[in-house]
Amino acid sequence: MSQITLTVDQVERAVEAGTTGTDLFGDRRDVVVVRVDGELRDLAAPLPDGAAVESVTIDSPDGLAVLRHSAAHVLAQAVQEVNPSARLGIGPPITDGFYYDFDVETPFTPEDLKALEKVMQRIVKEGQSFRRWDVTEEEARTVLAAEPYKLELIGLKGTADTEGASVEVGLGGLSIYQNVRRDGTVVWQDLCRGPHLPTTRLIANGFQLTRSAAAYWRGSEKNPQLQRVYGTAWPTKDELRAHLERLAEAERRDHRRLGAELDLFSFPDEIGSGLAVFHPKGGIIRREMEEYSRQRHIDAGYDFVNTPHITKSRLYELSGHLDWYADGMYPPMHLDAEVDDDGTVRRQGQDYYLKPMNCPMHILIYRSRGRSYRELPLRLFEFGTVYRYEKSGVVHGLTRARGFTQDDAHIFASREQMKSEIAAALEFVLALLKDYGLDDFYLELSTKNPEKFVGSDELWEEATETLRQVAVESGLALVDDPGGAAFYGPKISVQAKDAIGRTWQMSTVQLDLNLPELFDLEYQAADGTRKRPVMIHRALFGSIERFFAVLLEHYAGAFPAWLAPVQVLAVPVAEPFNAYVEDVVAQLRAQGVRAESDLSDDRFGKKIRTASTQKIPFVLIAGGEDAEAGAVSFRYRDGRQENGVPVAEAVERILAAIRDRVQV
RNA sequence: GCCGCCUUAGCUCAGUCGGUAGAGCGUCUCACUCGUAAUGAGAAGGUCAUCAGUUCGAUUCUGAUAGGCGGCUCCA
Repeated sequence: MSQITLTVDQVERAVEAGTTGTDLFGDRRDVVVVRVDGELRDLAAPLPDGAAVESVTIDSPDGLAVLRHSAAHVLAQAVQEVNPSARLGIGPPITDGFYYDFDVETPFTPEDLKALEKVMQRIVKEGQSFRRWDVTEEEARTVLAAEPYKLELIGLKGTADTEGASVEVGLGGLSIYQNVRRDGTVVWQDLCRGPHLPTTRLIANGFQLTRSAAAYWRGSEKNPQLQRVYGTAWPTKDELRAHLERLAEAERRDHRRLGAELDLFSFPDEIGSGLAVFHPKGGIIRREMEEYSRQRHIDAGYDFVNTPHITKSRLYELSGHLDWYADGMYPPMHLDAEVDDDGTVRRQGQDYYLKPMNCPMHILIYRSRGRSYRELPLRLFEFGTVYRYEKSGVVHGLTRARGFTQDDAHIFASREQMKSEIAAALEFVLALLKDYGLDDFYLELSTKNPEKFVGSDELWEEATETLRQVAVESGLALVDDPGGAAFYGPKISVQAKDAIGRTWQMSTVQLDLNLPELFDLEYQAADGTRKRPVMIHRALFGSIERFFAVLLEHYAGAFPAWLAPVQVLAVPVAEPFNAYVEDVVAQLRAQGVRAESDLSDDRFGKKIRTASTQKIPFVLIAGGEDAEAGAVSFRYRDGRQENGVPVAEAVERILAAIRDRVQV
C-alpha cells in the first residue's frame, strides 16, 4: 500500500493512497463535503497526493449550498416519481434555498407541492446516497436521451454561454449523479457537476417547498416557460423555523400592508395600476421627508427648478430616450392635428409624451442661455414626477410604480470640477441617508461595459477612478459591478441594509458623458474658449415613493417622531382629566408638535391598545396623580413607561426627540 | 409582457354541491369607564370586481376584461 501526503485542515498527514474524505471525516457528521485544492469534492472521492484538504461543514456557506443543491435533486426525483413524463430543466441552490425547473403538461398546484413534499420526506428517510459517475459526452447523451433540456446543456458545455447551467455542466468533464438506495439500486440520476451530500438523510426535516411559478428556460423570454418549484432547506428544524419566522416578519412589515393599516396611501383601481394616492397621514411623512431634503439641498448649494410633466417627442428624440426606452414610456398623445373632410391633412399633429426622466428638461434649463465657467458647478434640483409604463407583471406597491417622484439633481460641471463634485455628491448622499435612519451601507461601483459605451476611454477612466477614490475614502465596503454601467457613464450606488438585514439599492451618483454631447452643451471658459461641461446625475431617494416604502418597512411603521404622522397621543385615564390632557396637547401644538388627544368613550385600556396599533411614538397619559403634580406619564411603543414627568419637561423632551431626529 | 393563483361589507376572511349571503375588526348610537394592548348592548353597511354566455334562475358554471398576489423577463 503506497502512502500519500495530504494537508488536512492545515495539518500535514501521511495516509494510504485512495484515502477519501469519508475516511478522514467519517466521524464528523457535520462535514458534508471537502474542499480539495480550492475545489469542492464529494466526501467519497479519493484524494490526490499532495492535496490540501479542508473540511466543509453543513452550516458553512458552501455546505449550505451543497445541502440545498442536494435537496433540489430530491425534489426532482420526487417529481419524476409522481409524474414520469416531467422533463428536467436546471436545479441550483439559491439564497436560503433551491429551485428546480420542470417541463410538465400542467402547472403545479399547492396540493401538488404538499404531495411532493411527502414523497421527498420518504426519499430523505430512505437515506439514499449520491454517487458520482464521470461520463463521456457519448455516455451522457445515452443516459439522458429522454431529457431534451439536459441534452441542450451538454451541447453548451465549455461554451461561454453556460449561464444558469453551471451546476449541471462545468468546464471540466461531464458527470452524472445517481441516487442509490441502500440495497444498491439506482433510483434516479441527473446530469450534475456536484458535489453532493453523502446521504439524503442530512436533508432531515429542515426543508420545505415554498411556491411554484413559471420561469423561462435559460432565462430568456424568447424561450419556452418551464414550471419552477421553489424550496428552502436548512441543517436543522430550528433553523428552518427561524427562516420561516423571518419571512413572516417581512410580511408583517410589507409596506403595502402597513400602508393600508396605518392609512398612509392606496392604489385606487379607478386611477390605474402602479399609481398611488397619499392619504393625509402618508402625506405628512412624505412632506417631512421632502422638507428636510429640500433644506439640506439648499444648504449644499443646489438651485431649485420646476419642469412640466409632458413634452413633445422632439425632446426625447434628442436625448435618445425614444431610441432606448420607448417600450417603457407611456404611448404618446397625438395633438393639434387637423384633417379635412376628404382626409387630407391640413395641419400636422404633434406627439406629446409623459416624461420618464427629468434630465433632458434640466438640460434645456442649462441651455436656455449661454453659460459661463463662473456659473459652474450648476446644481439643478427638482422633485420631478415621472411616468414609466412598467410592464404589468412587475408593478409592485410603491417600490415599482408607474408614476413616481424623483429627488433628482443634475450637476453641470467643468472637467476640473468633476472630481470634487462627485466626491461632494456622494458624501452628501451618505450623510443624508443616515439622517433618515439608515446607517448600514455598502457601495457598488458599476464600471464600463466594453460592448456598450460612449465617450473617451480617458474620461471613463478618470470618472471611474474618481468614483472609486471617493468610495474608498468613505470607508464603506465597495463591491465591483464590472460592466454594469449604463452606456453613458460609470455609476456608484449606495446599498442600504434595513432593520431585518435586507439590502435595498438606494442612492446613485452617475457620470453622464453622453447627454452633454447630444445636446451640444457648452460654457465659455476663462480663456475665452467654448468647452463642454460634464453632467452628474444623482438621486438620494431615487424615488420618493420607493424610499417611503423602504423606510416604512425598515421601521415596521414605527417611525421616529420627526416623521411620525401623529407624534403624541394624550390619553386621559378617565373623563375628568379630559381638560387637563387637552391643555397639555395645546401646549405641544403651540410648539408645532403633531399632538392629539383621545377623548373617545373607549375605556382606558382600549385607548392604549389603539395608540399601540397606530405605532404612535409618544403616548402621554394623565390621571389624578399626574394632574395633582402638574405632570404626565410617558408610554413608549415597547411598553416602557415613565410616570410623573413634569409637563414642561415632557414638552421639552418631545421637542428634543423631534429636533434631533432620534428614534424613541 | 409571460405562467399560475386570487377578487364576497371600509379591512381580514367564512359561505352558497346554481334558488340574490355571514363572522371578527372598524364605523355610528346608547350605557359603562380613575392607571398602561380589546367594557357591553344595539344599528348601519354588500348589484358577491366588470361585461357577456349557459340556465326557469348565476355571487356560485364558461369566457373575456380590469385589478391584486407569487415568480420569470425587464427596471433609463
